[in-house]
Amino acid sequence: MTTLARRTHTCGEPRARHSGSRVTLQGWVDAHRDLGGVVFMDLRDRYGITQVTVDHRSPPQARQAAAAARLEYVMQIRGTIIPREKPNPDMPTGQVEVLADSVELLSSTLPLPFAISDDCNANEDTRLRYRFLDLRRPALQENLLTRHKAALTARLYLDSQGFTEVETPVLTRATPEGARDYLVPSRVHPGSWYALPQSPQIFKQILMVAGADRYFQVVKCFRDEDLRADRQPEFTQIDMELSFADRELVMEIAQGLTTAIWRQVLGVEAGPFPRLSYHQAMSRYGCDAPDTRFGLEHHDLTQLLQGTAFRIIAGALEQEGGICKAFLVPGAAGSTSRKTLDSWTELVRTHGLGGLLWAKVVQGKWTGPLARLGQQERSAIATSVDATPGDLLLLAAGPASRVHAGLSALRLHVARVRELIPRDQFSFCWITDFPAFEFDEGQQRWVAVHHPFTAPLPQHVPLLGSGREHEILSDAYDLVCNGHEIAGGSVRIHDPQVQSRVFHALGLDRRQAEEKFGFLLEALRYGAPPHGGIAFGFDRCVMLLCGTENIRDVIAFPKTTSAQDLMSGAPGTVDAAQLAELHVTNAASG
RNA sequence: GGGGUUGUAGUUAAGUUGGUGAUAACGCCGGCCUGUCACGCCGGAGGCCGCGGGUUCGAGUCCCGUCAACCCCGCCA
Repeated sequence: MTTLARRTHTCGEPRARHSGSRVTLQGWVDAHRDLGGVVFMDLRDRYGITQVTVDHRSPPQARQAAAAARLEYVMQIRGTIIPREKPNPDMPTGQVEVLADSVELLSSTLPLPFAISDDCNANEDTRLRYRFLDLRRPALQENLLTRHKAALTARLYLDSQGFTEVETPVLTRATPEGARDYLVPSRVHPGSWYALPQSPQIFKQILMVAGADRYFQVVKCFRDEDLRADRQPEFTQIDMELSFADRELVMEIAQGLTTAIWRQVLGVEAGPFPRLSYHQAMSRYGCDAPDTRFGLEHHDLTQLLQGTAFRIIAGALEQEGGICKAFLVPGAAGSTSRKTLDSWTELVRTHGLGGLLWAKVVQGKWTGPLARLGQQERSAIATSVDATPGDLLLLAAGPASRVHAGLSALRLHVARVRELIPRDQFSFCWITDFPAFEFDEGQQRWVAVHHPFTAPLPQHVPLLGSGREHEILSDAYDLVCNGHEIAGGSVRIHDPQVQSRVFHALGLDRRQAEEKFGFLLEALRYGAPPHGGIAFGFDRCVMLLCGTENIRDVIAFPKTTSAQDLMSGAPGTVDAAQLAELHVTNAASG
């Protein structure tokens, strides 16, 4: 029977200076090389790997146990650290090895479904099914550690700035607007439901009314929407709210937090944090979360091409809200094949554009579809986008939203395939002054772009109810890094009158507003301090810090794109009795 | 809800215009091996070719449907 000993060192610790020390190590067998008379075992824990040697100097029992060991068995080794006959410069512990005098099996394993190795490329569903094995891989261990360091730094920084971490309810009530809610039936109140929070928005505002002054929380949020590479149904925010704060103060704190995290986790100085208005971002990049690590900026050619004889463009511009924009890929004329251009056309089509127009700028003339433009138009465009021979011009015309969506996706794609994106660089920017409302064609009403508690810019408050809602800008701000929105926030409405007018603009009458948000409206009537806040998408921040494009790499137990946990089997069925107790019947057939 | 990619041994992959026995590497099992670090050598076991239909004398291969994972659009205040 093996007796569990206390380890003296981790598997990452042994160095030449430990030579001669008696040690006890515990860990997983990472490699097993049985040469007959000598067995080498690499023992791994999350701190590193140390080579264990078992040969004629070891007692028979140890030699037997070492020979019987297999990959991923859990072993307890006692022995002496000695310098290696042949050091391995590729291992941090490679100067030494442990000459074992005791080799004990703590736990064996079933045959492994895949190799525990960073270059293992087993299918993701297999790895998610056996997440406990996948997480043993050093790369994922490292990601969890990075996540921990980032969260710890956030707590320490925010504490140093006078913030208090306050927990808000997970069982709360459904609110209209926003994402689909995850619902939890009430046992005690038949027919009533809790909702899991999409964010602690209302509670943190009420905490401001309650005098918390500076609140933060590392908090799970839940949204029942379809998933993406950077989206999970439950995700974590670093959520914060400040009383007596204007946007400058919130942005200052957010920059301070970002700087602290990047410095502490990566040793990198974050910043600068330039600012772009939403309008500027759309006009230069076609999206509100631009990757500013590279150029390929968009140019608006709508005015320039008014009245063009080029039928496709003229047709697009005649439509209400039709625009024409283009960007230049320097030096790409010669190296971009027709096939590539066809694939780029397909890409913009997925964003609703009819197609992509292009021209290769060669000495003195253009080739490609846009060569049919008039001479004057060509030279005006060339001047506008600063085209020089050898460049490739990519142009789209159509409804503004589609042109922006298509060309911003294309800008990113072209930058990737042409390797224009610098590695290991973080490019931050603030996007400010978002439109407060957008018209939802489906619902035939205005909806909040941010959320309904976002303050309009003070000078735009009078426009509420004027029929000019589309002109209202909000006092909101997003922090963007490398094309990812990593934080978003706003100054909030603290005047119940203004809040009521916003609800009215959103088509919620007094009764509906009171029913859905009455508790916030009521709180605002009892001495609400001016306040504002911001929430960081923590998982996305950690993705950036870890250098991964996949949110599942930074979450210990993530879900698939169909919101299943392949390890636990969630979601699962429940007993009829359990449903009955909750006053719920199952409408799903089969 | 829509589009795309993928699915063959425990794992990763090969498998040609449909044509004899479904192949390799790693892992697993057995044997040998005293300085390996991707140890090496010899031998062995292991298959619902995702699932269901169809075409065909014959399907891993062609067609239809379906399921799952991933990526994208819609959606995500």
